[in-house]
Amino acid sequence: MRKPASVYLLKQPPPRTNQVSCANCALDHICLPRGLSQEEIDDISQVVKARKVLQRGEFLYHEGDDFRGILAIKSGSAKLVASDQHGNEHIVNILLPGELLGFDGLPEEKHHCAAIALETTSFCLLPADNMEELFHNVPSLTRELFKHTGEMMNQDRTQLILGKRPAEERMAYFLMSLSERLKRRGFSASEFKLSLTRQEIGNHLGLALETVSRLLKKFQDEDLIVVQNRFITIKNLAALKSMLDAPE
Amino acid sequence: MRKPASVYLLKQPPPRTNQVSCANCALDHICLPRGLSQEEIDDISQVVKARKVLQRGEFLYHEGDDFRGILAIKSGSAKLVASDQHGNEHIVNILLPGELLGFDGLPEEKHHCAAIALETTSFCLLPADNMEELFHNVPSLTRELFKHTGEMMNQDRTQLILGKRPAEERMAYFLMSLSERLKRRGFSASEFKLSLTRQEIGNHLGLALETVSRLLKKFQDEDLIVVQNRFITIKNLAALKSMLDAPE
DNA sequence: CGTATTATTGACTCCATTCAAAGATAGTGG
DNA sequence: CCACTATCTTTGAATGGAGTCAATAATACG
Repeated sequence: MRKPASVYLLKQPPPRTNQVSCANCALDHICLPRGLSQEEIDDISQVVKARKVLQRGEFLYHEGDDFRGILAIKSGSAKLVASDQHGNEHIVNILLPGELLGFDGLPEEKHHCAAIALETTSFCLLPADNMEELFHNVPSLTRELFKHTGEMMNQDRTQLILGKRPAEERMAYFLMSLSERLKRRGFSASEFKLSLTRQEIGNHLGLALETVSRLLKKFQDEDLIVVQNRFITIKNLAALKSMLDAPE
Repeated sequence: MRKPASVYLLKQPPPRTNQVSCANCALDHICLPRGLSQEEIDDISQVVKARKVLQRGEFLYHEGDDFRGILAIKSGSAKLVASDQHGNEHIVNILLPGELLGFDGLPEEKHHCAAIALETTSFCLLPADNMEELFHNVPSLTRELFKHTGEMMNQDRTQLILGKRPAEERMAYFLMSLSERLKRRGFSASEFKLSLTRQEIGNHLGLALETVSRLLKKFQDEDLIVVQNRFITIKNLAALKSMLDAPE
């Protein structure tokens, strides 16, 4: 019979500094603990560390940094930025509370992207030096980690497909998907502040910043949203959604 | 001390039908066995099954199929096809020998994409019902699987970034990357047959098939390649590469 | 050999970009 | 608190890259 994982994990008393408990975290249905038993959550809580709070523009990690583990956004938000051979930067993903990041560091033990806070943001760390032990001792965590990576791959592919669609559709998808993701995390689905500039939204969607501005105006004129600088109010989510599955 | 993994894995004598040996496979430096010890390779060989050979157009799996494990291309090639809400299909990836696929089925236990043979193709299967045991018994396989998924995510992101670049650059990248991937697998880097139609290349790169045709012509006129229907000869790989990091 | 599929090539069109200039917002220090 | 500055946003006009439409040519296949 398997002993409690904590017996394997804890060769010494757990450090109390930076300690967080996944068990008490409000994001337990989204983040790492998702799908784990109470006992397993207690096990991973022993190794998960909380890190200090960052301000907008500060890095969670830089491109080229040594991979130190999987991170989870605790509050705030971050952008994942990859740079190409031309020296341009591309926002490949936006991370919200409860979402995991850092997988880009797995293949080469060095991070392939940079992760940058979009606002005041805190995050947790599942350290890489404990991960092989965790694979062995908490196989259900391994399964969940694979599920998370599978989800992110599917997200990236949605983004890839979206890139072939017209500008209006990309914008509609961006607003709709942000609304739904925020809702899932207990925020308002209909009113939120964009933590991105027009420039950043454009970068993420592959559009010029002027196009972003024009489309937001257009959606407002069509009574789908209200735009007040970076504050968005969704007035007609159904109409936004219907843009995405219109029959060509 | 850990017992040999085979003791855990084999509750009954290994079935001899469909048996393959990863140890003797020429793709061991690319595929699942990559980074594993001889003993570990023997362990996974016990559970990996070979499947029957498929002809062009046949499915490795359909969208919506139950997830049954991670597949590996043994010979030939395949396309990964996702369909959007408009009913259009998108070729999100091309798989060459030694490459793993099926991760799109992890999050929901159902496949999110379809995988279709592009030519006569054979593949192996690491069955999902053995995977949790493998996580526990062969943690290094788990580590390697995560590395593979990380690689695929980074590939998808390269594709995502490429989608914002002009048509010429996408085409150059496609040819260059295909050449390098084939070389790594022991095929000629300078002469190969595209197993995709112009339509399919266009779909994959987000271009009209006419644009693909025009660009291949253009590259030929510039003495970078020779095109004979689906046979490509690369004459100037360096020039193709230089398109990708030109200073805007 | 004949038919279906795939590929080439040209002309025209349009969506989104680029360029340009003015306007709004937020943050800073006097 | 207000002025000042840097950054961000809006809006207009012109341009261009790639798509669409259309017709012909080549290739593969039964």
